[in-house]
Amino acid sequence: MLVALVIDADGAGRWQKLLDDGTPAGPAMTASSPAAAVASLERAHRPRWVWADTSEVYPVLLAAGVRVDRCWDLHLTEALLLGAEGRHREPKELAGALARVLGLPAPADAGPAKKDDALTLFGPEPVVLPGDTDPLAALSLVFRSQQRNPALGLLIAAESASALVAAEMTHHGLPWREDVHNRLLEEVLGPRPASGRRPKLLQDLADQIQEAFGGREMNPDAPASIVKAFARAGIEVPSARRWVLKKVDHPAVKPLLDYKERARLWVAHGWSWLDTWVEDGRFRPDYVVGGVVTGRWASRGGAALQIPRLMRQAVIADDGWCLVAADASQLEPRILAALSGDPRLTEVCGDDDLYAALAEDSFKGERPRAKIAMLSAMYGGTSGEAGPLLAVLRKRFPVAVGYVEDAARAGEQGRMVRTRLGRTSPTPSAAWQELTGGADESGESSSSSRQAARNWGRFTRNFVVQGSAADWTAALLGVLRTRLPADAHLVFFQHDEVLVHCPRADADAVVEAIAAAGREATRLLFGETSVRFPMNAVPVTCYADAK
DNA sequence: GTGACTCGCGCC
DNA sequence: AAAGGGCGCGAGTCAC
Repeated sequence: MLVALVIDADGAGRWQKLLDDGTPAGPAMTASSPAAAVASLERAHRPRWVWADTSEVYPVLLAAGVRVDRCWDLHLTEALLLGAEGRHREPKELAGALARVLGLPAPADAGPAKKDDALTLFGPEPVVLPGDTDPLAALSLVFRSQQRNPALGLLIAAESASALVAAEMTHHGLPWREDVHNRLLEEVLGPRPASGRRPKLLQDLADQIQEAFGGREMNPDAPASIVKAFARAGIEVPSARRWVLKKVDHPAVKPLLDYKERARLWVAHGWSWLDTWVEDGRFRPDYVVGGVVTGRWASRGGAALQIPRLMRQAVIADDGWCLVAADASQLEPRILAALSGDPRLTEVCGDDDLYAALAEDSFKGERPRAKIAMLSAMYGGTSGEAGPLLAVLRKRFPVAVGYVEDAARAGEQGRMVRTRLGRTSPTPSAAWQELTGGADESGESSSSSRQAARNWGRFTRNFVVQGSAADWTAALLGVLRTRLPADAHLVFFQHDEVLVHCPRADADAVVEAIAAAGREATRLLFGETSVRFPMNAVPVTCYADAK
């Protein structure tokens, strides 16, 4: 059963049953409390909820204690459909257009509203909605137009489920101990300084650095100032990057590298981060599903997907609870094996440590070289030893390497590529087309043209792997959220790892649910593949104790 | 003062 | 040793 739902500006809800094809199947109903209405329909029918934007609607329901099983997110779906049609649009433009069609408040960054508020629906057969179309009716019309590509059904379901997970994660929040975070900051930086002042330990280092440079004024926070200071000391450095400075022999280097490391924590995850992002023992970032072209999630606020390893010590389960930390080990090469069907790589995937097995197979047991070779194949690395290593890989795994090289060639020629579930790479910009479009009078393409082509090829090469890995994790999340014990909550997700917060007694059940979800994700994407996708899932009290 | 830009580094 | 994919974000810098 399908039910379309809008929550009006005054907080009232309206809903309407739809037939499978999206045609209204009953009268529009009104409810002063949408949450109560949703809860009751959910109990009775477990419908798939059709709504404009999960990130707008679902938090309202969650705040009222209501969870839903399934949804169809029109906004995310439209982006997927348009992409597959080669009609990628600016996401904010899409958000603005849909908001206007569906009567939602326009996002702040949506750009100017069109004077003419009659809107043409997207899709191959344009449907024009007058500006005064009732939003509930618009839901049904947009949903119907979105049945235009059945091949994307699984991707749409996974993306919509991801949106539910994201809202639930923000709702529950990641357990975060302010006292532990404060202790870590004091160890690294000294006591909290007055605002606008450097912490004591940083200031000490800054003084040492300046002294090493002969006492001349310089700012260790400004890369240009660092480069200039070394130049005055007779040392030319191309930049102030850590790996550049590491090679320099000068007394300022050691304190400078120490300064950079500590300052990074202060700036990115210091006291002001704590003040801003942690409340009542929970870190609640906004996750942005579909925020990355490849299908990975992005986040807004709090740099949620870049929590430094050190700070994971502050992520501690509540009393009597635990965190089950799980990650898919070496996900991307396994994805490549399954995508390409390379028999020898599939065999290598039989080992829990894929890189060790790869090293044994092809690199005289040298694991680091095996890893560089595989990463170069997936990322398009060219430098240093990547070339010869890649040649070895190509010889031993021609099917797998051929797969990514085909993707690279497609990109170089400006063609689109797709992930396993059908997410489509964007088409390169008009400027790119222009630049790579043709040869000059002498029949040669310019070096900048060739470079632009190669760059886009690296992007599409990686897109098929990274994006298909995102497909896999989206499927995993969608399955997992329906299989967790009632009190267990997904509280964190980062590309290929999840954290589940649950009562200790549920830990074993959660570990088993994660393993089962991994198997099911693999089956949904690849059917009966023999590629193994091992999940490490371990109950811990503190996130830092995982791995 | 604001906004766009670069740099550098955290995560996968 | 140091270069290949995807991000967010804050400081510094410079133009307006």
